[in-house]
Amino acid sequence: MSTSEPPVTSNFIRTIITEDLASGKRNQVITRFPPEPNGYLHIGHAKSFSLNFGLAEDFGGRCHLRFDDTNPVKEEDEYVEAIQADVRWLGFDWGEHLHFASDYFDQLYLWAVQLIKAGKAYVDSQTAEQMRKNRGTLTEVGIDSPFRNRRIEENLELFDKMKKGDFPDGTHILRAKIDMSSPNMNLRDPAMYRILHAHHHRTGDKWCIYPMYDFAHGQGDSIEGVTYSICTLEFEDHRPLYDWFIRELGIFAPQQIEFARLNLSYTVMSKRKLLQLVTDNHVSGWDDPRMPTLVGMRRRGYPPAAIRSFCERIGVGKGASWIDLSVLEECVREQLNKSALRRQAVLNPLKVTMNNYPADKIEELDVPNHPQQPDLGTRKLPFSHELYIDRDDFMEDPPKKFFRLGPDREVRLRNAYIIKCEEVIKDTNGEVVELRCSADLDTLGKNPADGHKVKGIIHWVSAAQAEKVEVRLYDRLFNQENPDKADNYLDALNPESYKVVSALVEPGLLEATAGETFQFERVGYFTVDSKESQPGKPIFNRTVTLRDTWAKLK
RNA sequence: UGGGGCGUGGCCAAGCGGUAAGGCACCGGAUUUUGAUUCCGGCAUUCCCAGGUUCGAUCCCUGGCGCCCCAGCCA
Repeated sequence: MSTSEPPVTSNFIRTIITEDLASGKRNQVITRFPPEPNGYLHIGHAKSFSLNFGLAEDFGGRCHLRFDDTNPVKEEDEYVEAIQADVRWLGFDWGEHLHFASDYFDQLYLWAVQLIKAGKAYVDSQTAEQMRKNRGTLTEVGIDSPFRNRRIEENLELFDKMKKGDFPDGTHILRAKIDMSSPNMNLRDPAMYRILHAHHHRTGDKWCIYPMYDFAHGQGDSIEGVTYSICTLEFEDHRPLYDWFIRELGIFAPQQIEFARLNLSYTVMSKRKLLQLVTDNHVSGWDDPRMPTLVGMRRRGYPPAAIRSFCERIGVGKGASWIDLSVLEECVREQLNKSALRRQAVLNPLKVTMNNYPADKIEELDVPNHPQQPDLGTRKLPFSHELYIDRDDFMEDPPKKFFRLGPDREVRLRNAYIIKCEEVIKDTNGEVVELRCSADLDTLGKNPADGHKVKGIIHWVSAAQAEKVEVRLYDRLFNQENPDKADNYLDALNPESYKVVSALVEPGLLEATAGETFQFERVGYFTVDSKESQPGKPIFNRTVTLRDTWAKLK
């Protein structure tokens, strides 16, 4: 153990695996990530597949990527491509093990027939409505279907006709014969196959009956030799059923283990809601930088390492937990701080004129790309008598703790001189439109000769050389910690989650290319939008702000 | 009120009978031409509550209380 990697904190799944390996119950670790291709992956999925791939990696096993495509009416190819790209983006590799539940449709059909022959499954011809009624409630047992005791031959014949397409959707269904009085609703003769005359993205029109999740998932795991089938808590009640099918079929038995799904404050995670945000145009698409989707985060500028680190940090448990968004943001800053080149950009410009600096002089200052990493080199930054600073860095009547610019106050221009504000120019409305300052020309790269301290440092840009670019300021999509707490989660939408400003940036930034991330000093991290930027005309997305203790003081 | 789970500091989370890891947040202080970063230091006599077993319990037992999930021909 000579690596500098932080120690991985253990979790209950790791403990189970370690024990199984030690006792000989298992001799290898095979996991799988089983997304349904009916939407884009979000940060919650990242927690799941980081866990699955991470476990496989740590125990020298492997992790499969298997699409759970048993419901043709909701699934599309567009999503299977995107999902693979997302998983790869995070750096995981399933090798040869790309699978689809639909790869097993033939086998599943045979197994269904096997169960019918064993008297463990039957064709029910009740309507969905009748089935629902007869299922009982949480406190009342269910009632056997009048079709429950059909002869095996009849079941076989009916199921065959279902397969052939002789019946319309919804007229018959294959159910497992278990126990209508079970306190576990999942065991009250669960559906195995339904009739769906729908085109499947992979099997086309070959089938008009499709297996239910419960009759496909465990078997897929079994076929692939998955040893640990890790899923979320809501499937805990399905485990007895998962085990029942495996046992009745007499096939290899994987172990299902459930963990708590991720809840992130100020965001929603349900696919239904994310889809609605997209279709109702509350966001610009699945890859809107405000979306908790992986494509959204990528476009926002979140490095994959930040997401992995986040998944590592939050741990794995069985209690419903809420992680604060700030934890994710902190992971993003942690990564970006190390590598992002520093630049100067003014988002809300206020003109500053230097009284004592020659109007025709332009200095090319050498400034570091990263103060802590000299290896990252330096760049030239033009300085002249006319600059722009951020309006937030000037106050006409500053409070005691404000150590930026104000009338008669001194401040250091980042990477340049110390200046003093000598005159405040206002327009007819009384708004400050310009500051006249004097520069101490003997303070470039050094402190004032008389030794007095200047605490404030502000960023700036030289007026003549500055370039105007579009900057998109993104903030949390929702105002409330838990948007679901609102009557309608859409009411919790943050109207200020997206603002566009025209910023003035140092000239070199025009050459920035899609996906590049910079730190605009004292402001935040910004990434060149990969979708709408043009060559020589970058659009910057605010990835995350810098921590701002002054903002907290205010 | 049937069944399945969960309850460790503000938020996560280790611990699995031997006297409360770690991260984030927070509070101090140092360094700093980013009020950033970095660096030091602080931060649960206590593990939902009440009993019990034990020399000793967050860990075992009993009883409460609280929270989450389940009645799709979705996954």
